[in-house]
Amino acid sequence: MYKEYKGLNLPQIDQDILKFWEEHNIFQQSVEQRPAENSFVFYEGPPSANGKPGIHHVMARTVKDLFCRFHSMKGQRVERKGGWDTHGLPIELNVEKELGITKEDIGSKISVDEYNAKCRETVMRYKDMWDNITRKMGYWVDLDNPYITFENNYIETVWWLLQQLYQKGLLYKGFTIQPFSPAAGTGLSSHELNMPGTYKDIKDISAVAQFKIKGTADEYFLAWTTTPWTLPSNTALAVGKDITYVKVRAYNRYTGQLGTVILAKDRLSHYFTEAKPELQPEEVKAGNKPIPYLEVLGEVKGHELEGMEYEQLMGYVQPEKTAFKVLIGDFVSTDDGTGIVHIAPTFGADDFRVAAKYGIPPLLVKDEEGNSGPLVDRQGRFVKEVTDFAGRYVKDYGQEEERPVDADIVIKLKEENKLFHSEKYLHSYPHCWRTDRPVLYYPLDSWFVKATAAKERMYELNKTINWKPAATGENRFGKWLENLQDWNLSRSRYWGIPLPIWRTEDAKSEKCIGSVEELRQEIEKANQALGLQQQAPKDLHRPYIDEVVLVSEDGQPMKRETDLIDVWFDSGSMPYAQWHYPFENKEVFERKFPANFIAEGVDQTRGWFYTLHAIATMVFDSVAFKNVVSNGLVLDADGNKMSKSKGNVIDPFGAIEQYGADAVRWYMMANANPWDNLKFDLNGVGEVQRKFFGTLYNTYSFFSLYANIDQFDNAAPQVPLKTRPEIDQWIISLLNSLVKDTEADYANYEPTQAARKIQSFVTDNLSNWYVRLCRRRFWKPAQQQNGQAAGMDADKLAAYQTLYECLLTVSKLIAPVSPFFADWLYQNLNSATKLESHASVHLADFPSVSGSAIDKALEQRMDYAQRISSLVFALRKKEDLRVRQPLQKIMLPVLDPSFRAQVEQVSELIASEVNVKAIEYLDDTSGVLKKRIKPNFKTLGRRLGKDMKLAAGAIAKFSQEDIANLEKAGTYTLNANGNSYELTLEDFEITAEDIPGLLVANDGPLTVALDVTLTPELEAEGMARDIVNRIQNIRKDSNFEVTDRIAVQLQGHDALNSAVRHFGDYIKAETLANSLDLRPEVPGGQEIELPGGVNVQILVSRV
RNA sequence: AGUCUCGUAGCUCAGCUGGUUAGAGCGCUACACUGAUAAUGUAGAGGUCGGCGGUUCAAGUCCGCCCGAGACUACCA
Repeated sequence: MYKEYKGLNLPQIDQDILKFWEEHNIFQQSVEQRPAENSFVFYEGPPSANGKPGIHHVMARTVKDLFCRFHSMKGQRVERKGGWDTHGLPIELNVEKELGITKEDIGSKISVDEYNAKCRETVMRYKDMWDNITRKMGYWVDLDNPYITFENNYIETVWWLLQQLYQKGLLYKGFTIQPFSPAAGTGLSSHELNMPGTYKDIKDISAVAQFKIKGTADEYFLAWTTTPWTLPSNTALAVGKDITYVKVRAYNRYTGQLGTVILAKDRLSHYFTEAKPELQPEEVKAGNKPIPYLEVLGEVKGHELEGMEYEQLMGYVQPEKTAFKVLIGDFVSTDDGTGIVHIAPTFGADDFRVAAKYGIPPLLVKDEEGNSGPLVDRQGRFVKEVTDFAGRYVKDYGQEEERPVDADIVIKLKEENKLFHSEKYLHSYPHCWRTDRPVLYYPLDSWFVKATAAKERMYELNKTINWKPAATGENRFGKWLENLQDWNLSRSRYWGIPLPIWRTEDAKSEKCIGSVEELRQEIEKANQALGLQQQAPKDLHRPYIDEVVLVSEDGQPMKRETDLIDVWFDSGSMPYAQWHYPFENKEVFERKFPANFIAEGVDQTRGWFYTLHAIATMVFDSVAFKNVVSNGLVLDADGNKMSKSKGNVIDPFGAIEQYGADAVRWYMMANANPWDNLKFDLNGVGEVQRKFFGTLYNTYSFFSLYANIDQFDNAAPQVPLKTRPEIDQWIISLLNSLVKDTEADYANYEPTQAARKIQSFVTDNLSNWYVRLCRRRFWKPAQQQNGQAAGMDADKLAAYQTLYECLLTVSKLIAPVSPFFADWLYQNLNSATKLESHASVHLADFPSVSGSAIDKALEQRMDYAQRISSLVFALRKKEDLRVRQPLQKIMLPVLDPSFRAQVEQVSELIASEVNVKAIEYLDDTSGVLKKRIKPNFKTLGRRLGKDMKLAAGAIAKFSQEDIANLEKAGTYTLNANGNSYELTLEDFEITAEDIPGLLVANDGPLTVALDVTLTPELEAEGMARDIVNRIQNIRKDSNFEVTDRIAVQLQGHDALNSAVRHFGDYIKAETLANSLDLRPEVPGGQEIELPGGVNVQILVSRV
């Protein structure tokens, strides 16, 4: 027996199937039943259980899950090891918020030990919630043996990787310019800089300084800055290679001295008004306004300036090497300023980079301890070497002073004839989110991975990766690789993987530790050399690891570099660290590297995708993954980003509980490509539930209802396909085409294509055409057997077998996307027939295509049938002729013999669908067809070129006679613009447009005419059908069983007597009536309404 | 600011290597159907394919610029 249900309840199905999976270890079986040699390797990007799961996680995990399930069904072993990302700033911030502390308090109010313990505890806070959503959404991942990034084994592998990089010379210490908050005394991450409210508009004093060119009397470069306090640190100027500069003879507005200044031509009008050869110095004393100049002496391109030297602007500190040169910088623009950029390598990231490229040194001073530092200390004050301004804060840190230091610098420059111009300047400037004070870009010591060394290799390897969508890989990721910078690994934090590098005080020797065992040995060495009693810490985190002192070859103590590493390195290490490679699981790792498939959000392009790729390239000279799907964002129904503050966050649990996991999953996959942003609309989920799952459910209920009555168990031999009715062959052909397409789509990581094709098959073809047209095949013979399921003729058997096959196959096709409903459907079917031995659809194989079942000609003629039927319905509608009223015939113009052959094979089907007695074909010779001609633009366009327009006009004017002549001759000579062209029939599209005197409808090349003449015979039959319909309604209203026999008494009437006389047997057969009696009166009957305003009494009773 | 993605009906999306009346589903309106019925059919309303310019006989489709949404990177003299 097939199980029958009262209604579709997807959430209930979720629960039942979930229970079944768990009780029978279906997930485990689905993995283990496949051979390990045939692995499909998937890497799970670790989520952080520190935040709650959102609806976007359901999206990302649906993508992951469905391809894993697909490859499982394709016979591959797909192990999915889960993982947890446990380090990182968000966790630290969370802890600090809860404890009400800041970073400065760590070490004083709370020990590092306690702090880290708290982090460790917080990190799994929402693990239960994550486990729960994982389970409820049907995401199959092994959460029993996850990798966890804070575990020692994980850390040890990361250390090993770092040591590999170190040994290849890819790890170095340097300094870079990073956002730094002097008020808080800490560097800031870009994450912290992106917090709301950090950028504020502030007014600063901007200055255009005059840099005197070496060896000239009075020639200057003009460079603009909004941070005059960086001028003492200037060591270079940058110009744009292709920018045109002008040399301008002008007076200095403050000193009245004559000089030649150089600035970008485009910026001339910003600082100067007009040329005045007779200009006097008094005329330029005005404040901030542009001033006139004497003359332009000449023009010069940026690249001609390259390498020129100038005199230091403010000589407090001298550089170590040659400096004060003009460089080419690609970032130089003429949008504002002078087109010449002042370079202070210690206080700007661009500055630092371009200076390093040219070997220009930064300006540094040594403090008491001999450490080098910039001219501004970590509190944000000038160092003592900057004598005039020593000890003064460079930005507003709450100090009280007469004037900001910028103003005093400007005054000093003014006095020395080094200032060209100065004004207040409003711009947005980042502030520390914790102290609200301005951030400085400040040189900080950091450890770097020399990613630039592997840039080309990464680029090459990337080309072998299949990205979905391709553009993300080629453009977004490719561009990123092209402009790659070295990877800053250092983080001055507490909760993360410690950098395993120990150094002597003088930094002359250092060691990079690659394993716990190595650490032990080094500790032993140090204990001996230094007389210590240390042991390797049980926990590799801070603070324990910080206490470890190692010893250098020459006996010096070595201390650990206090930095932690970027958490992105944690996750990028996951292919190796999840197996604790190379310390354990060597074979496992080798089998599982690289991944066949990974998937995460696009935001991971430069995150996880990059770190996986970088580490794999640098350490293993390999890709880390071969296929990657980067999915888009999940937005709310209005296209806004979901955020807690907007209150538009969709609760994934609620959505799944209300609509069922499958409806949510299916909606997400079918609605838009995963890589496009998804506007998540719960109404859309409801629609999927109703339309797709509802239809599929209805189809199954229909099947189960009659299959149970007929006790169809699919045990009888399959009726050979070729002997089944045309429509069976057709749906099986479509089904096989669908299997083929779906498989290709899944294999190509195109879930949306697959889902849409399946959906269209189920709703349009299977349900709305096949089942609708075949309904009676399922119940009609059963009636003839007096309600007994005694037997099954070949036609009926074929119908059951066909529908069964379709449903079973569909259950497998949808299994990757909607695992619950698929399993429900599969089990309902298979547990009744027991034809397959699998307990679950997820243990079954993906259906294979029977190529011989695919018949494209058949698919085409059924398409004709559907479209012709649709045209006839439209005509009936226009003439107000109900479908139950049989009509004599339809007529089809035939211009193409193969069309006729095709339609003839489905003519019966069309006739019964649209209720006509015959189909006639009107061929050309009938002479009644009115034709329509169009040029074939594709063939003609290329040949005719410019004459195409004329030709199209001429062809449009063809008369019926012209068309006839053309068809007879087969060629046509077209003259246009003095050119002559020989055209053949290929160059035209001729269709039948009209049949004069008949009711006609068109759909593209298809034309249908309907004969609407009614004979008394036809009217009687129409009436009979209406009577059947009314009786059926009464049966249904009276809740009779579909197999109940009845007796009918009908009140006589002129309009229906003939119908009963001629079609009485038909009416009885259709309605399972043992008798149909015409009576003058029907006492106790009910009134029914028949066409033509005929109201009569009828009595239907069960016998 | 740069790079990338996207912009087609009220909504969600198709639209193949450019080819001549731009499609579907949902929603809306009307009618029909009723042995799948929270389904179905037919018809109607609804589009200057974000804007401007270019290439071409022909542009939703190719190119340039602009506008808008989003992501990432950077935050600047």
